[in-house]
Amino acid sequence: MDARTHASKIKVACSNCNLRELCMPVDLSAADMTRIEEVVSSRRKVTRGDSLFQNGETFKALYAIRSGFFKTSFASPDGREQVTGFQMSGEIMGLDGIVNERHTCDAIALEDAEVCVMNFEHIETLSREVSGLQRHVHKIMSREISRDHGVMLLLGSMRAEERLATFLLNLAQRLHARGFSPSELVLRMTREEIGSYLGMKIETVSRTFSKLVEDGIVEVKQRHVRILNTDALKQLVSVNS
Amino acid sequence: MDARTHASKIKVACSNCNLRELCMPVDLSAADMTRIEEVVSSRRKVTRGDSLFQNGETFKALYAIRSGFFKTSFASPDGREQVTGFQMSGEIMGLDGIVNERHTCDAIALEDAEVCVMNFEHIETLSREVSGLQRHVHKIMSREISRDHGVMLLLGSMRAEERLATFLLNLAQRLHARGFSPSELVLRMTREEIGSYLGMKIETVSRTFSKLVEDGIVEVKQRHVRILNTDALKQLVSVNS
DNA sequence: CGACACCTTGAAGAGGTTCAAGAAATGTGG
DNA sequence: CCACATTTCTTGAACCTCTTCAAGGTGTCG
Repeated sequence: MDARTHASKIKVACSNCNLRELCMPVDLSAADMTRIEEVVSSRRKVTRGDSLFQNGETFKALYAIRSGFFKTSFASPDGREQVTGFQMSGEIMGLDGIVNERHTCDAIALEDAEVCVMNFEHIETLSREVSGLQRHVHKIMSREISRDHGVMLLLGSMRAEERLATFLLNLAQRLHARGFSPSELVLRMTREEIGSYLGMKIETVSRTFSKLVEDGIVEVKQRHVRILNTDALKQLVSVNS
Repeated sequence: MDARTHASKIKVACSNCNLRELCMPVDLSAADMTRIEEVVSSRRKVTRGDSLFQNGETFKALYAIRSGFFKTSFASPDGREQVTGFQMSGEIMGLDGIVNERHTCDAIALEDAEVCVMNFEHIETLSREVSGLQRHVHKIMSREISRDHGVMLLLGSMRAEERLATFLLNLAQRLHARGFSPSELVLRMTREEIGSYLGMKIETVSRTFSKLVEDGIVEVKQRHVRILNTDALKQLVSVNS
């Protein structure tokens, strides 16, 4: 069954959404706010394991995550796969599809999720009129570029332990920004997906977790991770080799 | 001496620029074209080794390369450095600076260069009126995101030989698109910069070049590289391990 | 409860790094 | 324009990190 069948026209109210400051411009007049709500044409539920969009599909919309957790992954012609990111509530997906009007990666829900569908033509039309929205779209894209550069740094110059530490700190920080504990996290992805994202094999991911546990830096029970010593994690990253 | 002193107000004519189809939207009316030319407020020359902009500088403009060759590099707080890309004529730099109104990377000229300075406020104003420009800006940013995902794939899952092959094919293809030979290239960057970009040490870069030479795939004389067997290079990339 | 996916750990091996030295090219000052 | 200093590049040898291969453990879901 196509996940699209879950799509539904709804009366949305970004102004009431508690994710507003995460995915919307902040300083808007009430009038502009109302107009921007028009952009969110519908919501769509995606069941765990299903894709929100796939490589090759026609690009029509950006998606803001209301709830749930996604991975985006990018495949080379010869079947290699790279997880390019993990996305959580308030984050925007689909930006890569604009250039060729086709999505170039897959977005898979790692837990049941709901997204706001934002028709891109509509975004463009409206951001010609509401400069706050225009600026916001530019910033979102620019932020994605900066984020990717950070991942390139990680992949290009860090060793396994530093990569995993960076990853955990980043997840914790994002969860914290959403009101969750800054030290207690539940990984939504498998070790293999973490490995793909961090450029290491599943066994290395597992061993590196074990090492962090041995060193008393984190506690790990399956996908439940508790950070015992944030400073030690930070030091792992900053004291390069 | 600050390279900025080289800046000059000029009457530009994108419509006559032979790089037009590389950095400008294609299907514009003559009237719109004229308006877009207003965006290019000045040109700026950058001497080899100098920076066009640096991490931390206030972001004001995007830059289109008219001539010359750049690298962009990104440094972590602890001094690690990652080359995030090499840019040539017709390509746009500075997109990462939009989100925080500060540049987050350094752009260094690897040979004497000249860029068109495009004030970003001006771009935003104009792209609210000329939808072709708006769409173009979106596409440029989206392309950068897609490109970065490709680099992540390279860094995350390829071995040294595959990385170098991918790098050479990509350079050759971009140079070819600019009217140069698809098989003869002059590297503007050092082995170290290539290594930083590809996530490998300078010695590995050198050895990998030597291997490609041994195998009769390329000819290397310092920074002059001739691709003798493009298919073999492509196969190195696609026949993963 | 059994099948399946996911995770961990050990041992051997390979690819890449590090250290070291020298060669080649490039730049600089007299 | 040459001599010298400096940067860049190459190659060898030892080492180390991560991968590969293999096996067994743990958790989950019908």
